[in-house]
Amino acid sequence: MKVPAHARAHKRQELSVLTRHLRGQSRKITGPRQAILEILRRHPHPMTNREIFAAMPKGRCDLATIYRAMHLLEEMGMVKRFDFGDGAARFELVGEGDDGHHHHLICTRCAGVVEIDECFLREIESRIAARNRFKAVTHKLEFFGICPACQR
Amino acid sequence: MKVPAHARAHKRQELSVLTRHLRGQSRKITGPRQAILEILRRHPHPMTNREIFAAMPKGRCDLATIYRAMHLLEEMGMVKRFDFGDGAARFELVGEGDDGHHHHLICTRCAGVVEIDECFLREIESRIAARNRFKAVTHKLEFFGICPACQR
DNA sequence: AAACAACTGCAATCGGCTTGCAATTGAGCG
DNA sequence: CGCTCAATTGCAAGCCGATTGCAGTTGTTT
Repeated sequence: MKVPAHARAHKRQELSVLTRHLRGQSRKITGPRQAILEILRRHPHPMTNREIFAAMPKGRCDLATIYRAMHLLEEMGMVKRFDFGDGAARFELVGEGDDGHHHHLICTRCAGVVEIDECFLREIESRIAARNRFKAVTHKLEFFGICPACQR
Repeated sequence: MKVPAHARAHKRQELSVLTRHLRGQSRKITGPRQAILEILRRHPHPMTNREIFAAMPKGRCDLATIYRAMHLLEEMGMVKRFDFGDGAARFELVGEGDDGHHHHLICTRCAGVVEIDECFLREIESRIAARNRFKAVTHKLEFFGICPACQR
């Protein structure tokens, strides 16, 4: 499964970005937070907190710390939360200037993930907003299917 | 928030449908199952198991029974599962001949639900399937926003 | 009416996630 | 550089949706 464009493009200076953003809010640049970003940077697809925890050099930090860090990073817009419907949140690094909005195609057999870079719903979104007089309409969309390997 | 077309159209003879379907699999037509369908029929929007439980005449059955029943009804295609991203599954009755596929517009303030009858993604779905050589591609899509009432 | 599989209630349990609290640590400052 | 204090962390307890093992109950079939 290929690495998507947005992964290639943006994932360089998370640390400096982190530093800048955190400093601006009098928050601290800590080991766990750096480690999490480092792990996410190396990983092409959304990860659960548990996966991040497992990827961390031998219990370098507590699982609760990861949960807390992900909330923080999400608030700061450095990370995007995805929901694959299996009850565990997944997170992906967001490149600078990118809003991180995209979708996934998930194999229901092996749980492999393909990123779908385009989003086709922007226009439909505003149509729906107008028609129902809603404001600030967003959407969550994921595709599911059976990947080539699992078809055999 | 209006009652959507598919709700008006199909929710009549669930009991006979239930009977037929269950008989075909040597399963039983029990009080709890009838009660659940009755409740879903009266309710225009997807319900959580807890809500179904609460709507049931004074602890008429156990919560675990509802969880089990919903799995069964889902397998039988009589009920459709939705995920609004708040960690609780929701279920909606599926009309006969209908596959129950549609989407929702959910208010992030008051949790009100509007059904979106159309689905715009069938074509995109097959494009994505072809492009990635996936089979049996489906999708989950929900819209979120702020409803008229909550905007004031 | 009997017989048996399906079903239910109950209680224990699981997994994701959150939280209170005491101990630790990073950042600004003298 | 070392001090100070708020931010952060680890730990353990706990919450909530959901699942499960088991013993007792019930629907269906004959």
